[in-house]
Amino acid sequence: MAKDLIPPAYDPSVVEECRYRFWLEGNYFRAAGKGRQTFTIVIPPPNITGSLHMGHALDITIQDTLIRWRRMQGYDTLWLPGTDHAGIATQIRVEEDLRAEGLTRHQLGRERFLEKVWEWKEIYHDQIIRQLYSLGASCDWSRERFTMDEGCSRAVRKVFVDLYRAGLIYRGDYMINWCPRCHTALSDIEVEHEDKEATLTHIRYPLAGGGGYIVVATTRPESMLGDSGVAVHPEDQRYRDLVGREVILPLLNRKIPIVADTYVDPAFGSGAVKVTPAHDPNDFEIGQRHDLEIIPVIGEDGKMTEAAGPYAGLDREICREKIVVDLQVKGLVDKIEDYSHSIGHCHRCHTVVEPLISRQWFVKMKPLAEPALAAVRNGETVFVPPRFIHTYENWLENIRDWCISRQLWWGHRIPAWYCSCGEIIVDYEDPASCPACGAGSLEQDPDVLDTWFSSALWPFSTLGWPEETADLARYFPTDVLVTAYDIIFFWVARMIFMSLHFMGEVPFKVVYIHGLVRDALGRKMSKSLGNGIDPLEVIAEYGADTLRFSLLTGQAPGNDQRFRQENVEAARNFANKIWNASRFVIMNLADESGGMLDYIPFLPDSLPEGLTTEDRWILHCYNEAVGRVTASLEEYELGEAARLVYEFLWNDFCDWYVELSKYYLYSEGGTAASREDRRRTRGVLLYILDGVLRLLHPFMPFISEEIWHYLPQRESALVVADWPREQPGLNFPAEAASISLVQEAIRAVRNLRSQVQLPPGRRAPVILKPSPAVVAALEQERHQLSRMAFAEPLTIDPGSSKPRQALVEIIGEDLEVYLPLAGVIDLEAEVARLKKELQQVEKELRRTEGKLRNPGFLKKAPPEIVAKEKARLEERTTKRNKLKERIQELQ
RNA sequence: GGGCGAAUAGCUCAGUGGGAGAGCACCUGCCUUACAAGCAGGGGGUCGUAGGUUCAAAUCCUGCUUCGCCCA
Repeated sequence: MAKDLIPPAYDPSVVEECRYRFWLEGNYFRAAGKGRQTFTIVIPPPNITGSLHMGHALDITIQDTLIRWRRMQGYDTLWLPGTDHAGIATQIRVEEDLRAEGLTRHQLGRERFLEKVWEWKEIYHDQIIRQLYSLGASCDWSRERFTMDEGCSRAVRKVFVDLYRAGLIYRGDYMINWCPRCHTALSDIEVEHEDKEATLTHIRYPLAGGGGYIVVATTRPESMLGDSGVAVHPEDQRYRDLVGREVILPLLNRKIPIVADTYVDPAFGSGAVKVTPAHDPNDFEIGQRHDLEIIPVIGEDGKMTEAAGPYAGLDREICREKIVVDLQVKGLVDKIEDYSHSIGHCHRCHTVVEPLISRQWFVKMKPLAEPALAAVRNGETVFVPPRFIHTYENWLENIRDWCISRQLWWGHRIPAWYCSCGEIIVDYEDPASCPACGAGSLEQDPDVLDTWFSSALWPFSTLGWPEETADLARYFPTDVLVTAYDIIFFWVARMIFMSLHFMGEVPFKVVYIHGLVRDALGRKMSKSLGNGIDPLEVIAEYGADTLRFSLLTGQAPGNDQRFRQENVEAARNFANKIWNASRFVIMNLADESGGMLDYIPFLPDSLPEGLTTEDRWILHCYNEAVGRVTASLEEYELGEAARLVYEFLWNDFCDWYVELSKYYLYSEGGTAASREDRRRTRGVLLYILDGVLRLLHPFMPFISEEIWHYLPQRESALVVADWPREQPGLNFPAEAASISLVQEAIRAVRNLRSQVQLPPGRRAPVILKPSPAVVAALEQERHQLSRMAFAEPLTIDPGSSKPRQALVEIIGEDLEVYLPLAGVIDLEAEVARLKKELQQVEKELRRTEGKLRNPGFLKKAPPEIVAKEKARLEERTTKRNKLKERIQELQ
């Protein structure tokens, strides 16, 4: 039996695993490395810290959809997969594991610790790859990379040395962001600012030599211990005479100068600010300008240093409270007021960061940022949607040098060696001895590089750079980068400037930026809230196709979306619909023994004889869908493309064509004509199903591939089947208009029937009164009208008139539909219904009339719009008149 | 303080210059031989607000309100 060939319900859990293996075994994901035009995407490498979240699922789905679509179009596609070592994040996780065993990384030592991390990496890497399989990602696994593999590490080394030798990497003592918890420096963008309610403490600094005091305000009283000056605005009359004098720093009784600097805002607070060059980036700059002493009073552990005198060793928070008390005792606190300001937190562990002066490695950004700005402004890389260019520009225009050294163990070790003679050696190969003094005992910098330093090279390091490999020549620059907007600074911008500097061109032609996936309430999914939804759980319950489809249709380019159960269910229902529509087609292709009945293999360039109006109509709709889906994909409107497939498949194909086809499929009789009807209908059904599966494949790869293999005479695999093209030979506008009218007529009858609650299946007489222009079209579809509207007898006659007892529906100017129902009509209700409709028509009519009375409209609007409006006027006038007549007849 | 986004049906969201859409929810009737995860029919919105541009504005411009994000 045919029914045994195709299970009655779609079970994704069985199908998906098999199909993925089928694709892998068929080597379908592998880039050809030769021939046709290339289409390349490098994956944003997921961190090996854990598992993929819903944001990854969206990101992967978008990439896979693009890749599968281009692959079907015949491109030599390469989707290059890989993972990221994620320095801080991974190290934190492994250290947490160690702590559970009562160990620290220092107890273990660098080498043993790194072994542990590599073990961790293997475990989580495998988990992530399995998740990518589950999502259906069609990556070329033969080219998989890791940011710390040999090749990527070589690229990192070369970039570091080259930039160092070009003077674009330097080492020095500057203000950096220090995370006392992670014990490392951070770059500016790894600091998240959050508004906090705090207090502003106004402190009196007595003038040296007497004569009162200056009041300064601070949110961090403990930092006063490191003050080396007080600054005022040079034009501030209040302090003019004090510039050049000194104040006595309370508690420590140090004399510090009063300087004039335009950075000071005279309108803020007292107009005077304390200057702590060691612990505030702005103060640091003021200090530089006025040659103020740098006195670090807070250490890397967040505790006060020796320089803090009596406060040494105190935690910074505790010290703050103590300082305030001590100042109050001395009567030096002017006032304390509530104040809201933003405080920097570590992006990874959320500890409050400490601005510190520290010796670190930096990338000089200005020379790199400028070409990166120009490339995007010139359109060498296009942002989709374009509004994100502003974000990118804004950042690069105001960029500061990039602190790239991290006090971690997990990462690319900085290739710098120090000799006791003071020489610094930075080289492509590990040095054996000091080139300056010949000493053999060199010490390598203990620190590693910012993870994003290696990520910035990803689009070319993964293709083999610095070697001149065939892949690099063929697949670089890549075509699209798909990522979320929160990573534009971290990654997109850095890849662009690194690529411009080392490859001489942009790394990708398009950046497709999507939004975040939030929870059903619109909150960001996070571990701390516990509101994250595991994509694997959704896949286990509903299937990957369903998850993919709901993610794609839920998104508009660049916008956040909420992940809602209802949307997943809608997608699941769609999958089920596809499955069952396919079952219908396939069951009708099969004979009792499961073999295939004959059907007309359908070739659009040589259409078979005898296609019905229905056939031509569905071909027309399909062809239009092909064009629109393709156009949407080209515009990166993936959600729109997916919705178009949904609409065509469900509304046009299932709701109408499949129903219409039953007339031919189920027609009795063994005549040559009826056999031919069945053959022809099977041919069209199969052609459309085949085509729609192709359109569906990039979005729902598993179910489409699975069904495709039930179709007769299908070789190879859908994953590499040709993407359909729009064909002028499949345009049938006249047939489309005919079926459209038939649909309206059927809907009208059904509507009238439901007014009087006629149960479906119960036949009732129907009278159609068409205009002469459409008689033939309706006559031709008499059989379908009759079947779909349960119309018996069905009268189609331009000369007919409405029976006294009948419901009426007026369709445009070409058709009136009567449902004669002696005795069962509620006259009052019918009049009310028609009156409501009349009101509606009159409202529309007034609008149309208004437009056509407007000379400006007639003169300036395009002629086709005016013509449309005129046709509308006619149609509505006719309809109004008819409605009025019918209402009158009833009263 | 600067930048960006959102505001459309009860809910979640599409829709970018020419007749307001989808899914879910709701109401009515149906287990009709692909599918009740379904079928058929239906109700429901002066597209946040005030101006402006235009023959024509949900759509473009400006101000405002509310919410969110990024940067300083």
